[in-house]
Amino acid sequence: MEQFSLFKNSKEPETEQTVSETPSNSPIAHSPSPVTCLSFDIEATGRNPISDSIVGIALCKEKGKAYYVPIRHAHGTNIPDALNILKEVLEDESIPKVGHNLKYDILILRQEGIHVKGRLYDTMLASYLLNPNKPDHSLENVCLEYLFYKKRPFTEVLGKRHSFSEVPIDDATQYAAEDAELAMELKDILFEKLKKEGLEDLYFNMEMPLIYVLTDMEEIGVRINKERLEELSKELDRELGIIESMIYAIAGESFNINSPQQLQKILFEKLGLKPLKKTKTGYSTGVDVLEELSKTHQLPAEMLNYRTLYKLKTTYVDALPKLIDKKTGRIHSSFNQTVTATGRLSSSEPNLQNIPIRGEWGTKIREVFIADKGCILISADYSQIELRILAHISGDKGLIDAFSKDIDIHTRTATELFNIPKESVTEEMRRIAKTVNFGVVYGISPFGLSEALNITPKEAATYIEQYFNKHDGVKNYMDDAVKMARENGYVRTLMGRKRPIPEINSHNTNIRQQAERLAINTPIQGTAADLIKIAMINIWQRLKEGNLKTRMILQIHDELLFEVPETELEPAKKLITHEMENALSLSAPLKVDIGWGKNWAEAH
DNA sequence: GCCGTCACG
DNA sequence: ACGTACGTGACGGCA
Repeated sequence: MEQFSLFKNSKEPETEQTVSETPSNSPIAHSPSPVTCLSFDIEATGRNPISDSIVGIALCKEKGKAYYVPIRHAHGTNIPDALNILKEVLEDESIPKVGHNLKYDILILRQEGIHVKGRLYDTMLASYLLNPNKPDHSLENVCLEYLFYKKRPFTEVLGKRHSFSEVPIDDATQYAAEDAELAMELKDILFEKLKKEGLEDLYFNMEMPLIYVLTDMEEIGVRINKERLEELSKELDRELGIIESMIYAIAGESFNINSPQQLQKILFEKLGLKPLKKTKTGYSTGVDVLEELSKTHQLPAEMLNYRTLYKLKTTYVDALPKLIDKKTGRIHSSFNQTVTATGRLSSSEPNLQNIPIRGEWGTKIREVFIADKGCILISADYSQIELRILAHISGDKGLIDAFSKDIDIHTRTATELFNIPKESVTEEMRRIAKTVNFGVVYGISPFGLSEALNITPKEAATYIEQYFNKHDGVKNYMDDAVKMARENGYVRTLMGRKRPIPEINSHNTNIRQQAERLAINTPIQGTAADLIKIAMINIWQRLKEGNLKTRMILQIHDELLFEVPETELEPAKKLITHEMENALSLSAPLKVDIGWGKNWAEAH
């Protein structure tokens, strides 16, 4: 799979270029050889690929001919040796595999000891690359859009039955075989469109290989200290009980603390506190408001405390143990590849990309994520990845200079904003500069910055003006990104990933300005997403080639977490750092911070 | 099923 | 006059 190296050092960075018009900075290696493809679709008992078992497999080699192979139907003829026969075909590296959401099928097959190999054509991922704004890339929807065909929905075939295995064999065959055939039909149509849009490089060399990386991550999962979570739950119970009675005492009555509606009545009617912000449905009781009100009253202060602990208890401490898989004893999150508009992954059931990190409870919860016996966790995260990417795509001299010298970027920005030497930068100034740097990446506006810093929009505008004075490259990038979006109706990342921005010419100022911020932010956030995907594929490949036992287990946007045998610690650290820092060659160097320990808190 | 809220990058 | 920072997922309340 040498094509992955194409992403590496493929071309000298073009500092003049702002938003890449041409889709990619790497040449197309070769179109895949049109060997006979096999389209397949797995029918299984449920929705959880790690534990569910297979019911049947649909196969299609050419349009008009599709088959259904019943494996474990409740009634009728099953074909006992089918899996063994199919294993050979599915594991044949020379036969490309076509399917819709292949990660799911591959995971189910792993349960049966079948390790799918070979080139992949996933029609769901094709649909995603063609338009990542779409909320639904189900086979139903993709068929509707590209084949103008309304598929019979799965729920209708299932009826009131509990499992696909109970569906009468004729119905099951009809349904399953059609799925396999539709994927085969979609493959050619979508591939042509990908080519036309300049997306086939991303498709074949990034999203398809990533499927194998993500299936491994999902299959391996992460180990959790269940007993410790149960202790933490009791501890939180006690604390919450105390705070709860305190809140009732201060309020002078008991009410449902978790109801924002009831809290509003207490705060703004009974206690007569000033409502500071509105929501669609009433007065806001969010963090910003409660923090402000805390200055004058004890109730909002206690509410903040309560909300923090309640959130941690319900969303993490109590939820995680329920998701430990009975077979593996570990937690197997889903890494979703077709959700975000920017190209990032998302994680669900559970979301392991938003595990708490801040505060004492953040540490306590991260300590629960532990390495297996004889193993260590390695955490490797990109330092300032988005600002480094901004430096590259904008070609801003000041930013590139700062990163080339590995200068603390927020302190550097503070010296520029306040016109002072770095020795004079205070904590407060650095905090402001940090917020400005974040704002720049988001498509800064005086109002947004003023909200974030709790200052007036006028003061915020002064900071922004001062920032652009020192960074005209960044200013030019922003103007170009918006211009590009207006002319084309979309923006692209450095690797050519597309995101349509249909609202860019809206007559509604708010909508249009929001679209402009997307045009600015998406190439940055999206390029960071592309970059870490390249690193993941290369690391996965090298671990495999080197027969290492080190396993990638989580991706958190700019961080990768690995479970590493103690004996592999040194080589793994070296390999990971090298592949992450050299995933792409940018005009601002990439920097990776690496840490390790027995649990995630220690590793970070 | 939507809303507000809040955990993360 | 309005109302905005970018990207997610999960929880409880409420209609």
